[in-house]
Amino acid sequence: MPRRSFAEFACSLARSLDVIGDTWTPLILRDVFLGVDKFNDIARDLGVSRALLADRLEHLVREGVLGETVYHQRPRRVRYTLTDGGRELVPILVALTQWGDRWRSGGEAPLEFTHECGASLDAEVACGDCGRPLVAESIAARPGPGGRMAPGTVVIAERLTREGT
Amino acid sequence: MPRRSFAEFACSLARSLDVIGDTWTPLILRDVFLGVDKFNDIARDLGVSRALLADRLEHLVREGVLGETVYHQRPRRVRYTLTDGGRELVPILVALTQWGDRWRSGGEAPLEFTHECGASLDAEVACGDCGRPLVAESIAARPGPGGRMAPGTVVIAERLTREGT
DNA sequence: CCTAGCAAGTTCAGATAATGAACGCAGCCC
DNA sequence: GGGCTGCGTTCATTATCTGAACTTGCTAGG
Repeated sequence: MPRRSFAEFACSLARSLDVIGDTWTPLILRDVFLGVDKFNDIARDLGVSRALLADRLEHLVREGVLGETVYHQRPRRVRYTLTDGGRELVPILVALTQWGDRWRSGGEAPLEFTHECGASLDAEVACGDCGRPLVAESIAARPGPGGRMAPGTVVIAERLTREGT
Repeated sequence: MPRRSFAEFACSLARSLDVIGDTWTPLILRDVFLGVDKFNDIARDLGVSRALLADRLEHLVREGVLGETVYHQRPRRVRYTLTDGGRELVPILVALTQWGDRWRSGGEAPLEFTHECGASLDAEVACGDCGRPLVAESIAARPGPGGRMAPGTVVIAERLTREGT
């Protein structure tokens, strides 16, 4: 649970960060994706405090990123699963992992991924339209339909609006 | 600064999160990318506490994600810029923003991006080899050259090794 | 029946980090 | 000189994280 809610921010990045914007949450999601989906297993895998894990799992379920599969009633025992929304986060987490491979692990990947096409996976963010890999220089921003002046984008909104006129 | 350093984790995701794994850092990087690159501007834009911002900026510079361009000596005044490593994070942040557009903002993007190809940008994570968009189901994991048994991947390492044999 | 063990939390005291407001400080503008 | 700008720093308060122990409901073994 982030220290502050970004719900009122007119910014989808902030809203995403409300869900996965902390140190442990992405690791929890990765674990669930890799099949480490039970409370004790995740706690042991990550070495995270149980209180925090319980808190985060509840948050992720409430936010619709994780779902629960009951495998034992009374006492209720649950496997955590990725929802559709959660599954859409996986490629982003893989891309972030590979950024870490390149810039933090000296190119030596602790974990390698393979794609169903058979290749050792190199995840890249591409333009859905022209298909070319995205680089920062090729991207521009402008206010969208959901945009408005609100905390989190005060200065940005000013500038983009000014530039647009 | 996360509550705990993940440096000893044999996991590039954890190492990435050591750099950008908190609530404010990705927003700071987005601001710098969008040209909001001075201390006061970022502080005002995000409404973040100045102590935290100073801390994070220093951290990001130390980690090589941001650089400084001195625009005034004595007193030293600086614009923050993205390094090569930092620029490679931008597409990932855009992808995360658009995940938020889809799942948190009801499809109404507060901020829209355009690609140099002319299209309204739809950032997707694709396989660098076959070019198809990545979905969670098409990805498998196996231990890589940098892998070892260490905190953060205890259970995962066990399982992947067992499966591999 | 008794004891041990397991899985998934919960509780709690102490440590750490975040917040918001005020302060410092160097130079610039008039 | 006096006020302003820009970038921090300091500080008290509040919120969050940690690690260890505890709880609860059930199952397995003897």
